[in-house]
Amino acid sequence: MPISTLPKAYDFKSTEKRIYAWWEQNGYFKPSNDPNRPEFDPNRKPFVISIPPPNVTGELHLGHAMFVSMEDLMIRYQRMKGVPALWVPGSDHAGIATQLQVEKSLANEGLTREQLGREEFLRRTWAWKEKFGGIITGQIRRLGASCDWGRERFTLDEGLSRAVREAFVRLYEKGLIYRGPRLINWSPGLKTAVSDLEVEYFEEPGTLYYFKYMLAGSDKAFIPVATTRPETILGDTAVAVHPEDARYKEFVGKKVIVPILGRGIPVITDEYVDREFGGGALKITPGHDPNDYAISLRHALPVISMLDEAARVNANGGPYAGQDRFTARVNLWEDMRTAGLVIKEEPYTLNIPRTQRGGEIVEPMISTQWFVRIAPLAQAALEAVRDGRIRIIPERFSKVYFNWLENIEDWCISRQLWWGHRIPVWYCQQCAEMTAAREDPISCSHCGSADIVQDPDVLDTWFSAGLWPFSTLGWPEETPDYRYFYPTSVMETGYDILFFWVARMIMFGLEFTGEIPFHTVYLHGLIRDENSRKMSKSYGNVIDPLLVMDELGTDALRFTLLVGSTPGNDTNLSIKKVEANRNFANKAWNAARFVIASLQGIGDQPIGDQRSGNSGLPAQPLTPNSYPLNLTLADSWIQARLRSLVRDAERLFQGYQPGEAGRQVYEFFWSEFADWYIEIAKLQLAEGGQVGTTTVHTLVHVLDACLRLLHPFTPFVTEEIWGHLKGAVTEIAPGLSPAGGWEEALIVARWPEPTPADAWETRAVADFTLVMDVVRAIRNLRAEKNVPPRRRIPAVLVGGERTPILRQQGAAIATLAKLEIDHLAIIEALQDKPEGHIALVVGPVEIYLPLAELVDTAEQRARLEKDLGEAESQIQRLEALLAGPFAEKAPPPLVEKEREKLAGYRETADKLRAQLADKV
RNA sequence: GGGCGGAUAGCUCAGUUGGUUAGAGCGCCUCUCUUACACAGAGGAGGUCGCAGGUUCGAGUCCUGUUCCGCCCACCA
Repeated sequence: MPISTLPKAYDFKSTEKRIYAWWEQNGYFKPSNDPNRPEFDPNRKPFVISIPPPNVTGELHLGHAMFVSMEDLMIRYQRMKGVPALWVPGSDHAGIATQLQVEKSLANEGLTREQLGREEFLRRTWAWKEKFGGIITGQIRRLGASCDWGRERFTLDEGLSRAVREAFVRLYEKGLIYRGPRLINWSPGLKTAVSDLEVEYFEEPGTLYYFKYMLAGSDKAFIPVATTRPETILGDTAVAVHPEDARYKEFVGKKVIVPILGRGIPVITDEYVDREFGGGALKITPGHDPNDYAISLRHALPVISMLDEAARVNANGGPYAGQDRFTARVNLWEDMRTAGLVIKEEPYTLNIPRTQRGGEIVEPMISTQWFVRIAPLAQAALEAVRDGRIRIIPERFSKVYFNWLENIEDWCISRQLWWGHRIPVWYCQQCAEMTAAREDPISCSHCGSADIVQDPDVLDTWFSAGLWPFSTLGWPEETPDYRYFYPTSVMETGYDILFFWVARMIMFGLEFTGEIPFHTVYLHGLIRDENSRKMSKSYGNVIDPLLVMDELGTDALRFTLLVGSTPGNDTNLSIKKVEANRNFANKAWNAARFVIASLQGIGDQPIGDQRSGNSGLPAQPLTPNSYPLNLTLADSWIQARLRSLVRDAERLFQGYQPGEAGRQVYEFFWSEFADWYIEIAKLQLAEGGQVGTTTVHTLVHVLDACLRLLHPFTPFVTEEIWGHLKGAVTEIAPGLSPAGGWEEALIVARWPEPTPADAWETRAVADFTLVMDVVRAIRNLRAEKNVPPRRRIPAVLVGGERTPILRQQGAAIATLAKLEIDHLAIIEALQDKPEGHIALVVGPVEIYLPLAELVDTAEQRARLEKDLGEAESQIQRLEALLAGPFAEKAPPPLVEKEREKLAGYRETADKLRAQLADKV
């Protein structure tokens, strides 16, 4: 047999690069990759995914690898089904993250953004984006992402910026955007407001400080108050006690004195106060605490801001003005101690709010910001999921989604940054009115004055991200893309940005386009290390997907991420798993080498009728229905298993369980096709003739189908193998081509069509399972008896009714079980039990192995008795089962199945008993 | 405080209309360099599916309670 055209080893590195470039060049990533179809075919419903845009200056991590793999899988599956599949790529300007990076690089030059000025800073940031913006998309390509790069977008590009303005102005005009002073989360390091979502809480050790709020005009009477942040005393405007707290009844309505500052503030009552906590009295700092702010509104208390934008004490802090908030805390407390106002300090665990980006402690502050009045939008978004127009997978996240939207607060959208979409509002210096405009105005829309200035702030990055599914398709223009591809189909992303992004896209989609932006939300889990710890640089447990791809191949990484992870559940990634999947790619490669080599073997040897110029193989592919006429049992079996696999895969893909589908294909390919079928195929090929011919056909057919099924998981190795297979078949045996011919490339090849189950499938599987069981039993015994692997042994198989099947597969059994083919007797019945044989019973089949020297009567007997015991206990179990209510209540086919099992066990038990009787 | 997830073989995890002998990979033990593949092949050990109840002819799978681990939301100073 000539050597395969495939190189002995699969070189994934060069292959991946070459194949990706080839796909892209040929336009396969475009939704209209079929030249016979119009670009916007109204008769076909497209499948569309908008990529979760990575940060433009980001670098690939496993989170990216996860979503790219999953989305690419979905897109490839749909594409192979003949659906116009569009995956829109792009990146996000990521306001804070990018600005921080640029500022960091400026700091290395000893510069600040203030020194540069806004214009120059933005110029530099764009330059930075040009320089590093391509890195992430290059890395996404390496993962095999079949995005339509011709439609790539960036949140700050012209079209998307127009969309942002349109959205802002529409909301403004509808009264859904307002500006005003509110208590917001302030990041003193970044010097910007951040939204509630951008604050994370950490439990940290701290101190609870107890002190005296002295009653005005008294040097004895005081209310004991506890606080974790003494510096905020400087901003207190009241002390609150519970209305029913007898201890402080007489203080209510009177004034107490703010320590050091000497201001008098009222003692009020509020249900909010917990009598059990601290001294049962609460100091009220409306300017720097959300709860206190709420109380101040109820009681019309004044609000004092006592910190500046860098969180230093301002003029309201008297002697502490200019001090950092933590310095002031220490100093004030010491001064209070000196003044005799300190009661005690005790250790206390604090819940510290920190900014997601900078990590410094967030300061609640009163600040004038822009907000989206979110309730009406949230209502619509809630309904879309409630009434099923949008389905969230896994479903349990619907509850999380509902809970968040039902309790949502107005969204603070302004950021005191420079990198982002500038708020399209101008303030008139003359009449003090403001104008929100789609186009930059040159004069005030109210008084006509040209003396107008634009709001200096930019919008939250998530504002533009919320428009992503439609802004990337051209909205607000009614472009052909927008008309044809919107609404999109699936939003696939991590559950960690359900609120940040998914909910906002739904709200904005419904508000601006009047439609749901996608019908399905598929949430994947987070990738953790093998000990289920979060991957982080400080732990040093970060796995770099690029290194993994270098080492083990992209396909291996993709397969690992896609298979064995469940939607919504975190996945622990271990390199061991990736290695195992690298081995799988290798397995596929080698199996393909065998198939192609066998094809060449056929080409060399005159098999059958050569007159048509090819190898005389049937012009039409054999249908599996021809079993058992044209196909051997092994052929029929593998075809039956394949058909069943295709059905399962289809069901699983449709049910958004592609991981399980991948696992099943893996199992089938390795442990059925490679381990059993290929081994038998070797024999059948040697036999030649019609059997050889159908064997090659089966090999080609099954391999081809597996490559198609695997392609969405492992696109590179399958495309490469498939190309070789196609080439070899076309050249050597064109008659073996799939019905309908070979497509141009696997990426655009047809997905295997599921077919209804036929009766012959069950029969083939049952029959071949018997063969496998016989082989296994003999192998097992050989191993147990330490029969040298090379040693072929004679055997007698007594098959009863199954004799024809065993005879047909005699050669296979002989080879796989290492039997002496010339001394393999397959007979229907045996007159006399042979002496000096080891006997085995496999269901209806008796096996005698004349290993006289290894026969140990006692051991033999023990084994037979053990087997009999097992069979009998099964018989007992099944008899009880079938005698009970099961027989009437369970579905008849199931009952029948159990009856058959029982019959099988009875047969086995009979044989075993006969064996035992004879052996005595 | 509210909600959610996990608990299945030594390890990491699959197991979705409940179907009766629970799977994989890795690791472990025994053998084999047999011309597709040692990134392999053959055989093997290993699990009363966290615990306690319940529903059902039948429960890893559904319900209730409970323990431990993790996450999300809320933020009692």
